[in-house]
Amino acid sequence: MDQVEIFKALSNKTRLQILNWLKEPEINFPGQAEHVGFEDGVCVGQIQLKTGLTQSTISEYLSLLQRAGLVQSVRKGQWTYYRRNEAAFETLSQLILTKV
Amino acid sequence: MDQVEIFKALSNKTRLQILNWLKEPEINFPGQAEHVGFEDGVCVGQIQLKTGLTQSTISEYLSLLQRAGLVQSVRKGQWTYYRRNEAAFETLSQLILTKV
DNA sequence: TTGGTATATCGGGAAATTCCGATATATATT
DNA sequence: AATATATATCGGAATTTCCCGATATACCAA
Repeated sequence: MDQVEIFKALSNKTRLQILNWLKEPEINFPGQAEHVGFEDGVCVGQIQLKTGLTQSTISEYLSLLQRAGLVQSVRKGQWTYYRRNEAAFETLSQLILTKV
Repeated sequence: MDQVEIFKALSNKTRLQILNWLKEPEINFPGQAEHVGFEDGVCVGQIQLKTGLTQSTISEYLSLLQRAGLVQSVRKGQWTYYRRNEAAFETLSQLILTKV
């Protein structure tokens, strides 16, 4: 867990926004087809739509968040679903109190 | 308290190092004259010496950390002493659990 | 006032980040 | 196979960050 990489990942308004939206996917991404559910998270396209930035940008932001360990992803068919890694935030919260 | 600014401030190895050193000034800055004490923190020159970077860089890093609210400073004579703002870290730790 | 020391600010080159459009890849459908 | 859709990757312009040397400012001492 590279502290600097984590803080860099969090140093962007759009990425913070995405992380926050992913706390309540059913509320923030009502557009995601009902039959899909939110167990695996939200697909890239839904997130992209909501940010208004381009698909390539959001795809890169999401994989950056994943490299930092803040989200996890699953590929299902042509979709990739991203969800928060809550454990990482708890670890980070503690890390700030003990190691920063 | 601007989240992005705080995370940017933490997105640098040297600045994280400085914050960590400031947790135990007496251990990490034995060079600071005894009669001065550490109540107000550590002066810029001591921090600069320990990092090996230039004076201007460290002066800027410290004021950046201060703008982010992570440290506080006092000017005493020709010296400026910097110390951690522990409350900011506690707030940040909580903020990660609730707002990120 | 003159000179010395500590810190802050300025200007800038190199590297990293932001975000884009174009293109490639993966999967599903027909 | 051909087509369509979702995502990933590539190349790059604009901006920001990193860190420097030079210079300015603040304070102290003689």
